[in-house]
Amino acid sequence: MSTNATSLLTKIELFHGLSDRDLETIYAESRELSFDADSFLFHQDDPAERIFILISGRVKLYQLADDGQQVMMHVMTPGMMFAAISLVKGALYPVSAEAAQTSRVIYWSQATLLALIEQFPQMALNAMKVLAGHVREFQNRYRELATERVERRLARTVLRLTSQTGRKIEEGVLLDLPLTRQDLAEMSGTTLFTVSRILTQWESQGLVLAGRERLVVRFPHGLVRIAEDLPVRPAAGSDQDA
Amino acid sequence: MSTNATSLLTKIELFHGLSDRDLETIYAESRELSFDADSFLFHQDDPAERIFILISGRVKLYQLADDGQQVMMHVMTPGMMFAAISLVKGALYPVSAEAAQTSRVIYWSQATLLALIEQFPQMALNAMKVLAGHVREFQNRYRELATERVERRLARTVLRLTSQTGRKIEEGVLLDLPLTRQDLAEMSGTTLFTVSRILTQWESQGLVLAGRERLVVRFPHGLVRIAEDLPVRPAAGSDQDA
DNA sequence: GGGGCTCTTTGCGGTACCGCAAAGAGCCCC
DNA sequence: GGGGCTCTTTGCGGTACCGCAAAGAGCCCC
Repeated sequence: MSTNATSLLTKIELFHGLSDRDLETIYAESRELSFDADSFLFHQDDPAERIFILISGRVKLYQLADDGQQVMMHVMTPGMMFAAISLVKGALYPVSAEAAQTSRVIYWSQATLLALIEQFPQMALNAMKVLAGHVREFQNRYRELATERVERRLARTVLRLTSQTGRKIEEGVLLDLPLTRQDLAEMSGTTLFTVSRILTQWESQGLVLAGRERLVVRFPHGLVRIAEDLPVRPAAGSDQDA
Repeated sequence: MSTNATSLLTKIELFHGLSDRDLETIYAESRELSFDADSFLFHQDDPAERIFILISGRVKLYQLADDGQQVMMHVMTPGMMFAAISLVKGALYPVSAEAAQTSRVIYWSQATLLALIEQFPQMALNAMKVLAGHVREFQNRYRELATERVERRLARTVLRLTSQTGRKIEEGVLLDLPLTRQDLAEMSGTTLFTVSRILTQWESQGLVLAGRERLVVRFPHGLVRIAEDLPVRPAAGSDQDA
C-alpha cells in the first residue's frame, strides 16, 4: 500500500524532494473519489478548494466562451495532478473538469494542503515551479495561436497526445483515448470541419489512420515536420504498405 | 526614504501581509538600475535570476516566434512587478524585456529572494497567488484569441491600456504611452494593417482620436460594447462636437 | 527648413479558414 | 438486425483577415 502510494506521489512535481516517509504522511491525508463518464469534478468559477491526482480514466479541462464555445485547456491522463490553483485562498477554478470516462481520483482539500505546506515548506517552492510551468505553457500556446496555421497547431496537438497517451500497435501509435474531431478542434483552436479536412489529407499522405474517435499515427516524423513548419517529405514506404 | 519604500512595496502582491518593518528589510536588499530606451533588461531564454519592479518608464515583455514575429505579452507601467519566474531555480525567462523609454527599476537576485522567502514564508503563498493569476490571465487570453474577432480583442487591449496608463485630457482619455499600430497589433494578435483599418473605423464612429503613436479614447462605453460583443450604439453627441 | 527617418493609411488581390447543409458511416441497444 | 443515436465527411459559398505596395503624414536633426 505505502509503496504504491510513494511510487505514485514521487512522480508528482509538487512532492519532489520529499522523503518516502513524508509522502506516506501526505498520502494518508488524501481522499479518494470516483466519477462516472460525463460527470463533473468541478465547474468553472466554483471556489477552488480541492487539488486532484488522476488515478485512472480521463478528465478534460476546458473553459467556456460566453457564446458557449468550449476551449479545451488540457486532457488529463493517469498520474497527472491538476487544479493547482486550489493552493490559493479565495481562488475560483478557471476551467470545468469533466470525466471523459469513468475516472478515479485522489484529492486533498485546500485546508489540508496548506497545513501540509506548513509542515513541508519544500512544497511551496515546488508549487511555484508547477505554476510557473503553467504560465510558460499558456504563453507558448498563446503565441502559437497568434502566429501559426491550423495545420501546424493540430500537428502539435496530436504529437502531444501521442507522447501522453500513445500506445504502440501494429499499424503505428494509437491515441488511446476516444477523441472526436470536435475535441481535437477545441484543443487546437479551430473547428471540427477543418480538423476533419486536415486528417483526411494526412491520411492520404500516409501520416495517420483516421477513424471514428480513433487516430493512429503511422509516421510521427511527418507530423513533427509539419509542427516545425518544415516541408513534409512523403512518408517513404508508408504509402505503399497502406 | 523608508516611507517611500514601504508605500511602493505595500502595493506589490508578493509582499502582501508583511509589516512595514519587513518591507524595509526587503527594500534594503534591492538594487537599482537604469536602462536606456530600446535596451534590454533581459532576453528570452536567459537564465531567470532577477525579479523586477518598474519605478519609472515603460518595459515591454514579448516573445519571439520562430519566424521572427513578436508577440507582446505585457507592457509594464511604474509600480508593476515582473519576472516572477525568477523565483524558480533553473528557470529561463520566457520573454524578452525591452525598455520602451528610459526606465528605472529595482530588482532582487534569485538568491536574495529565496533567502527572503525563508525569512518571510508568507511570501511563498503570495508568490503562488501571483503565478496563479498569470496562469488565469493567459488561459483567458488564449480563449479570447481562439474564439473572438480581431475588433473585439483590440477593444479589450485598448481598454486595458486605458485603465493602466490612461490620462484624462480635454478630448477624452489619452493612452499615455507611445504605441505604434504594430505594438497594438502584437498585443491583440493581429497585424498593423488591420489595427490601422479598425482605428480609422472607430474614429469615424467618434469612439477614438487616432494619431501617430497617439490614441485618445473619447467614448469608452462604445469600446466596452465592442469588447463585450454587444451592438454599438453611435456615440451620441460625440459625433457632433468632433 | 528641408532630407530622411519612421509610422500610418489605403487600394488591391489573395487565402486560410469558417460554417451550413446534407449525406454517409459507425455504433449501441431493444 | 434494424432504428436511431452520434460522429464524420465533403461540397459549397462566404468572409475575416492578411500582406504587399505605394503614397502620405509626422517628426527629428543637421
